[in-house]
Amino acid sequence: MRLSSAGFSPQPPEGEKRVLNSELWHACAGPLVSLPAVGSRVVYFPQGHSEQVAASTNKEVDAHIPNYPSLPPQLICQLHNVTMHADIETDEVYAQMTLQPLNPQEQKDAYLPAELGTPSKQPTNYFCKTLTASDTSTHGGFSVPRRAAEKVFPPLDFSLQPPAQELIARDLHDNEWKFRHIFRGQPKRHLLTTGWSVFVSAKRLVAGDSVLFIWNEKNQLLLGIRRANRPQTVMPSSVLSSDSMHLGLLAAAAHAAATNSRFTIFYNPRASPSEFVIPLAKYIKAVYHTRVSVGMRFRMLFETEESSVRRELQMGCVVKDVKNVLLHNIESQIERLSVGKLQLVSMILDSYVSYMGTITGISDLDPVRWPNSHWRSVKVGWDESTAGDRQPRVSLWEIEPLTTFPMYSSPFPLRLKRPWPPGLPAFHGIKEDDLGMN
Amino acid sequence: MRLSSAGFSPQPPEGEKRVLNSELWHACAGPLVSLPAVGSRVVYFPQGHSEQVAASTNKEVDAHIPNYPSLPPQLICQLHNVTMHADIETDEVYAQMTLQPLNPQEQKDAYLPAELGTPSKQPTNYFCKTLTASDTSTHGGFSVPRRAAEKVFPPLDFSLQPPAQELIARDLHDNEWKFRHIFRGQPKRHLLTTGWSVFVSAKRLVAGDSVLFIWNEKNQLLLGIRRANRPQTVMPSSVLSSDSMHLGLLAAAAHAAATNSRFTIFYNPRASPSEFVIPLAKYIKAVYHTRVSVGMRFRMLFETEESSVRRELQMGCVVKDVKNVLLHNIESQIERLSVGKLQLVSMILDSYVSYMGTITGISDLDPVRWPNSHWRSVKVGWDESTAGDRQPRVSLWEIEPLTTFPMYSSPFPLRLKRPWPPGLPAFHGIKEDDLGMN
DNA sequence: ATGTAGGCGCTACGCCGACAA
DNA sequence: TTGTCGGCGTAGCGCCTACAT
Repeated sequence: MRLSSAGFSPQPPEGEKRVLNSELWHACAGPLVSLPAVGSRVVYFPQGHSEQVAASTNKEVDAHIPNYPSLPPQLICQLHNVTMHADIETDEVYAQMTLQPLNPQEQKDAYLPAELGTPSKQPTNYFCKTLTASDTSTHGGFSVPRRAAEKVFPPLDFSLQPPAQELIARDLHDNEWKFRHIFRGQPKRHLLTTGWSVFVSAKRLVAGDSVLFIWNEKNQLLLGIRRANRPQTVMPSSVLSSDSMHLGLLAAAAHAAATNSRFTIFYNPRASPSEFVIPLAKYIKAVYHTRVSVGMRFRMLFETEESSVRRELQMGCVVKDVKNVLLHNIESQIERLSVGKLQLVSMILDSYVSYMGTITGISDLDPVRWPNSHWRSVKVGWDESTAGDRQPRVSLWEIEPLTTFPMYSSPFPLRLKRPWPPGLPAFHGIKEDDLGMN
Repeated sequence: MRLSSAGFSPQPPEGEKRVLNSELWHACAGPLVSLPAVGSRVVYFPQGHSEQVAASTNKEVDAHIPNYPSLPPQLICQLHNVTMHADIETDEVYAQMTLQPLNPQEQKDAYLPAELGTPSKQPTNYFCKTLTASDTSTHGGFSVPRRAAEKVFPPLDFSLQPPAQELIARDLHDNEWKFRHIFRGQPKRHLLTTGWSVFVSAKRLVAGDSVLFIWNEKNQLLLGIRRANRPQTVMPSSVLSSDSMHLGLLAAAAHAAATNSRFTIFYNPRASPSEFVIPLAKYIKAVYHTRVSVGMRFRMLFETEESSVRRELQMGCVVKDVKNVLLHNIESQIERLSVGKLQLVSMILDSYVSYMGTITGISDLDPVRWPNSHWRSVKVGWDESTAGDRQPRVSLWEIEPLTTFPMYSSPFPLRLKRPWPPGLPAFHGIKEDDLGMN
């Protein structure tokens, strides 16, 4: 066979009983992705679910798809179950969630208490590198960033010349991959050589994709991939029309809503434009406890692509932001690692970038099909001209208004020791009443 | 990059406006697959459609999927449009059909006239070979069966030593592939060498898969693949649950039936256990004009897998059969080619095998969800013990009862010159009132 | 007639520093 | 610190025939 399967021990795919490591899943999903806690109450948006299908099939929802008047634009649900999976073909991570719409009485109750969810397990001791052309070329191996190798790879025996060892890493499907890890060259550097190229070709990695290494609790090295945002990764839909898919999720939600019975959805964070299962508390806070109006300034988090970040930094017009989950990350990492706060904060900051914009309108995204929906009800204009491909509409819970004053002061006095770059808006305090979201 | 793309000229996938060659599509779909004629009336079976999803997602339809009482088990439809496609990733062929349920009055009319469909264009001048281990190994090229090369490849210039030429073939996506075609060795043979291996690796072909070459009307060489029946080709459904998919097709059909509006379905002949869009005439004939009863013997066509055929032939218990469309094939080929009838018939026969069995019962497959459905209403027992994986239930239009006498004599007196193998049931006449069905 | 294997030339895979950036 | 390149040794790709079935 052409594609060598050396180092690849096939697993029975049917079973899939093995539970995917949660931290590996989150690492592959990306830093901004969070899953609501099992047992908590969430809000489900058929529109957002539909957008995931549209983005995957690369086809907009057709006009002749019937309306579901009985299906409200948002469904308050009990989240019964969440399981993490990875696509057999692509290693894309996705989550399966079992939702149960609340009955009318429960829905009323839902607005009363502030629900405390548990923050999702964000990985702590891992590293993620975006592959360069050299990394994916057949000419050589993989250049390991120095700090990453020292942080997550087992220490080398430096009495050897050159120092080297065999690394065994398990991917999302529990297949083993073996790599030769060597420390050589002038100046000295960490490299993965033998075994690397078969991995690259088997996973069909290209420059721009990312790989990440992480330890599990059983002291095993895990290995995940995060593919670059392809222009469009067309899903093979040779078996069901995209229209039927749209209808399918609507019908499933409508039936569940009508009977208050459970239904199942798949959330693919890399394929979906936005999260469409939101913690109830986050939704309530954004919709009922935050005042927004046209003309208001806001900011919103995005995942980093190195290139754009550097460019923006040079232009001096990007605000880095720390919020919500990051606090959890920082605290836990500071406890575990003996690294300086500032260094750690800057490490984490490197994964995010926030863009600023102005609210230009508040209206229904689809007044016919989904009147009075909060999904993408906010029309926005982005500051950067480079943000041409950003969504012109966002949902309230995705943005952070800037003109409202912080209601509480931060419990975690984050102060940068170096001066705040001139021309940037001042950091405003981090709210502590985040209600446990994320 | 690891996978060389030499000989691969990328096409814009978004457009997909180019129309797929019909004969190539049918060649890839296999000899038993036929598409109803555009404009004709057909019967659509939600159950069969559901089976296609189940087979693709490798997941049975869940019990908690709601019923669609308003959706009958079969829908008589006008077939407005049929387009042929091929999966970008796998080259799997599939068809997109636009159906419109007939209103009640039209439904009644439908049972009156016998509708004459046009037989689908089955390829005539082509060849198909199942790849051997040598064909797919990196050690060498592709061994072209002699008759195939002489029939479909351009004639070689035998003044050259050795005779050789460059073949250019276009795949289902109109990508060009170049192969060196050479006639050498002792004894002499046709081989594809340079260019073959990149094709094998790009298409990820393995031993057991088939390739086929065919000419289009513009005198271009076309190239398709037919993958072996993998144990299960799990569809990447990281974006929509199989439950939602089942619901989706039901909802689409129910909505279309309720409003007599058009809907769209995908038919993937290699993934679907059975055809679920049947020419109306074929349905009517099988259901209303054929008497079947428990204990009756029947036979049914299947596609050939060489190995099983050889084994069965040795056991002397297989009946090869010619029926319906085959007549069309034979006649057109005899006109075009100057090959003897017997030779041609035996060539075509090699693509089919029919298994025999006994009807053991007639009942609803799913009495709760789909009462009074003709879908797989016939419970059968197969003669061969090797047919353990065959469906225990079939539909009336899939089988050919043997105890009924032929209603008409054959217009095409097919007589084998060699004696009919002893122990085999006698050939019965071929019916001419096939109403254009395939 | 055609699947497989041995022989063997040569491409390109992949391991190594040397350089910048 | 790390991306890319020139260098090179060699595994294995791929073209040929021989042989068996």
